[in-house]
Amino acid sequence: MPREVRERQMIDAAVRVFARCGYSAASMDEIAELAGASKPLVYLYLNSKEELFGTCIRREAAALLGAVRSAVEPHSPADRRLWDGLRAFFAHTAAHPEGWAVLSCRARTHGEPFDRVVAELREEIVEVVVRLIEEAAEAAPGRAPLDGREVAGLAHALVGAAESLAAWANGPAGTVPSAGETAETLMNVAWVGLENLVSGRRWEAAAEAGPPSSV
Amino acid sequence: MPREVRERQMIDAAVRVFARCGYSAASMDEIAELAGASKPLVYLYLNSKEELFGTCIRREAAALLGAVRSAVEPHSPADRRLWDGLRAFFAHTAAHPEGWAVLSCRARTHGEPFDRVVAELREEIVEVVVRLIEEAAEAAPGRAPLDGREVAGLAHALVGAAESLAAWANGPAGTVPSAGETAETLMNVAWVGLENLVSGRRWEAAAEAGPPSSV
Amino acid sequence: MPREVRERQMIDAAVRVFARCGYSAASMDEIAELAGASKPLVYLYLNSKEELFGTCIRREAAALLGAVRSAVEPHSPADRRLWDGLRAFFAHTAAHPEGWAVLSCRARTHGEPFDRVVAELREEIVEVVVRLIEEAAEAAPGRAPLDGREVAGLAHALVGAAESLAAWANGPAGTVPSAGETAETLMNVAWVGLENLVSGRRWEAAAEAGPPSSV
Amino acid sequence: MPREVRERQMIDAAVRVFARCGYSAASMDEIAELAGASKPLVYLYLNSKEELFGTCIRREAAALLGAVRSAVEPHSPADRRLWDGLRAFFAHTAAHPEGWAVLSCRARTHGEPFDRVVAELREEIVEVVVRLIEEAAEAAPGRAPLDGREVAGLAHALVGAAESLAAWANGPAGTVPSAGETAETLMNVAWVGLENLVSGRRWEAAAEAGPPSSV
DNA sequence: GATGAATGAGAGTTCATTCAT
DNA sequence: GATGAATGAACTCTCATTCAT
Repeated sequence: MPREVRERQMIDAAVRVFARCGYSAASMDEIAELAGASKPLVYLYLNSKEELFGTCIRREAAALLGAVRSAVEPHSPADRRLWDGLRAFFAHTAAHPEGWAVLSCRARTHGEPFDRVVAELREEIVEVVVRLIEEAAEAAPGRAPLDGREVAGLAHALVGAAESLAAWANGPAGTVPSAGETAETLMNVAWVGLENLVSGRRWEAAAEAGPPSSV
Repeated sequence: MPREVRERQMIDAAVRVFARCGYSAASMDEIAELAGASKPLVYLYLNSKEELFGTCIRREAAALLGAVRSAVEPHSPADRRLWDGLRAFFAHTAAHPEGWAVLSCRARTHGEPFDRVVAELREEIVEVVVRLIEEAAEAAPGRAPLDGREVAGLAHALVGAAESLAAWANGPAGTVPSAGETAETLMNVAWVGLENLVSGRRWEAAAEAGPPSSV
Repeated sequence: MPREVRERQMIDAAVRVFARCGYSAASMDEIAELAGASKPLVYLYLNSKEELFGTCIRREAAALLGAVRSAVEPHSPADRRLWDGLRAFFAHTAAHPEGWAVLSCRARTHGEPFDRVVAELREEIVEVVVRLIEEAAEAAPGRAPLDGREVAGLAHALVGAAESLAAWANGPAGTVPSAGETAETLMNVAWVGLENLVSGRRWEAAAEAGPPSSV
Repeated sequence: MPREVRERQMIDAAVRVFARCGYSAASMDEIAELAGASKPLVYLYLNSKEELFGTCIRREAAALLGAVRSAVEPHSPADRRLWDGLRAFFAHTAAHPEGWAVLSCRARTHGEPFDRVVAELREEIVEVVVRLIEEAAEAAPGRAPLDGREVAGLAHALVGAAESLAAWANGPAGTVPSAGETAETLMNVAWVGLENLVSGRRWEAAAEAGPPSSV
């Protein structure tokens, strides 16, 4: 059996096991067995548990990013791009729940080099969203200037909402909404909220709210 | 030294270590040492690693829920309750980053009984948000009926956004916004978006979009 | 069983196994079994294979050096001191063949930190011998000046001869000479040779020997 | 590439690796790579690690013995033969430090069949020296009869001294004496000592020494 | 109530060795 | 003749856990 095929089988198996157990609790024995190969072969091809984990993360991150990117047409209007991206994101995470589990949770559990890969992936996505928001703001009729930090916060909120919805949508079968529905739900609250925001409509803490400084 | 004090020291230490390393990579040796007690004593009081982990999760979940609940006055208007709750949530996670790390990430890494505790905490919060949304919808002048599943989706999105912002706000110091700012950012987009939503304003996919069959 | 006792048993066992197999071929399992303890206990007390090996070497080196030192009276004449030292050396190596095997052969097999310990022990002994030779030269009636490098060479030769005799004397039982005999043999050739040397009598390569430069 | 050439390359590589790491720590992977051949080929030609090690030892032993033998002319006088043999020994060990390392140290580390090969080499050399000593004794003017066991001891001492000097002479460059110098140093003390010995001059333990019972 | 002493089980990793081609 | 692919066995080391005191 050619090396490349074997290697992919191993990485597939590793993603499955890492998704189920997390990094430390995953055992190389189990991965090797699931891959249908012996442990020494896994080490020959993938070198070490740590490196194997890194390979898994990078592969899944690239796959997710690729799926989102190829779903977005660069010349569409901002809302359409967000919509397409969200739909692709929900579709991909639903289709590859194990990969998504590794990225969204397992990878953050095992300090430094992997944190970073996932954090970079996240930042990349956040920046895309930031640009979308800025573009939407420019195109908006109103002229309320948006604070840079607030935009970053909005982007993080949007990404977090998407992640949360992905987890929810992958939940116990039966009530799972489709990728399209999920994307629509998010678009409805986020995009409409955004439009209002850039046109200056904001929520104001009631007078009696008291200074937030105390918290 | 009375048992309760010792026990709390142990749980404190355990939360710290679990937050730093995750469940499997945490070592009882380290926990015992950090707690300033001998290992047999830890076992005498807390029985096993698994049970200790469960105790940590439940304690931190109760603390977070308690903080949020006691910040919300039941008779305030819906928006005010959301605002207060969010502020308390961000303040508590910022003040107890290790507890939050255990809840938000570590606990999801170690299957079944712990998943469940965290999932239950999450559901509890989501349901609170669901009720807030429904209440807001009823109070709204428009009368667009909200689908139950959509409301659930919105609530999940809001909770996810809050979690994401909590992580962001606990990030590398320097650019970290305060709990108040973070809460405001989220309120601005979410509440305003919600108001529009319940009054019937929705985002519509452009006509020519058509669902790409492959996604 | 108190820790110190156990620890000594472990080191005893380790010396035995290292002497028989060398560093790499020795197995911690075997050492633990021979010591009558479980492997984790060995690690708890001695930390690692490498550290355990180092501990063995240092203990055996100190024992040998101590035996030789306490046999030599500092105010005896030079020849008497050499004689006493040699006898103690042969007696100790004969009484502790495993310790001597570790020092003389196994330790040189496992790069750097251990090479060094043994090399230092050897240098220490060589320097003692160097001083003996110099003292003997000063006391000698003749006045042939000894070259420093030649003295070092002589000392190394003497130490090597002693090592070789120790190995020989520990050989297959039956023909083994006693420590006293062995020491006497060496004294006879070395000390008498030395006396002649310092009084100027040297061996001269026959005329037809040709220049050593060609080799 | 003809088999013999390949085979020699492999043995060369093996000697290098064995010299550096010792038997157990040497890896067949490394040997194969250094030889520029694939591992199965090494096994095809040399059968196993153990056999390969034996082949290395025998080759190096034969080379050393050959170098010494061909340097000695059978009809020279005894001192000249010793001198020539020593010079050749030091020259060869200096020119082939890796071969000498394998013989002098690595081979003794891996029990039985290899011990024996090296021990036989040593015995062969010792016997040559024994004959030289006996011949010298016969030719000597004095008539002190030499004990057989003492002669064997002397020979072992001489060989050990030579080995020790070889190691010393191969030490850190800068102070290393040439083969000729090293040989001369040894001749000076050994031959002159021998001459005295056979003519009856012996070192006598001082009267008051008395054998310490404990040693 | 508290601990020093001890371990069974299992982790990641490496190695000498062999086929099928 | 030569090799890419593959493995059983063994190694060092760690951990959760339990007694005897």
